[in-house]
Amino acid sequence: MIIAGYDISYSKHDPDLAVAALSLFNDAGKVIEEHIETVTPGFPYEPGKLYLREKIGLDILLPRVQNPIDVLVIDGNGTIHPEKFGAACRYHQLYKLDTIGIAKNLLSGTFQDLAPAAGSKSPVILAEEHIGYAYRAATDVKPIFISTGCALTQDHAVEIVTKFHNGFRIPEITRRPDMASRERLRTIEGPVNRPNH
DNA sequence: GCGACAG
DNA sequence: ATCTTGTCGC
Repeated sequence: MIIAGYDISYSKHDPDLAVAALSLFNDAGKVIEEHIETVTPGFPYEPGKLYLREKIGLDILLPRVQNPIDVLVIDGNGTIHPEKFGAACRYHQLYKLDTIGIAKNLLSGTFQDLAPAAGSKSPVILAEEHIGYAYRAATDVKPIFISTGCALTQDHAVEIVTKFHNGFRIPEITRRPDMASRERLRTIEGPVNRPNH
């Protein structure tokens, strides 16, 4: 079972510069492939249209993948969305892959407080429907929000993310591509000029 | 109808 | 998302 994590980092200085990263992990939790590329957003971020802004990177990186991806995990939401159709659901249709969304902020719905222990979770409800989970990936950190990209069950989505615990708030599946893209962006934006002392 | 809205 | 060094705490 190969799980892929995707994320993209944006330049503050150049609105047309961003770096996308796609990291593939195997069952042992090891990175077996990692693809990084600079991309051009082309338009600003618009609430509700996150999938459009981040899809450019997937269009470029997915074709480079050598191993078959079983599940794609992205930054953002799946069913935790006003119309229960966030970016992860969009990608599920576009790329015909099972997907999962992990968001750092709640976009839609409500949830009850959850225990402070790592692994605790609480259902996110919207109009009586269970659209995802508020999930604590590490002890005493703020929860993240996990939802399916419309193919997997909410519980299966959480079960998969759980395998990527790393002691931080953000599970490794998404943290890895996040850091990789950020680091690449740093290098291409040039060495930081340190103040003269 | 209006406003709010993941990154 | 990004802006930002040191600093407080385990």
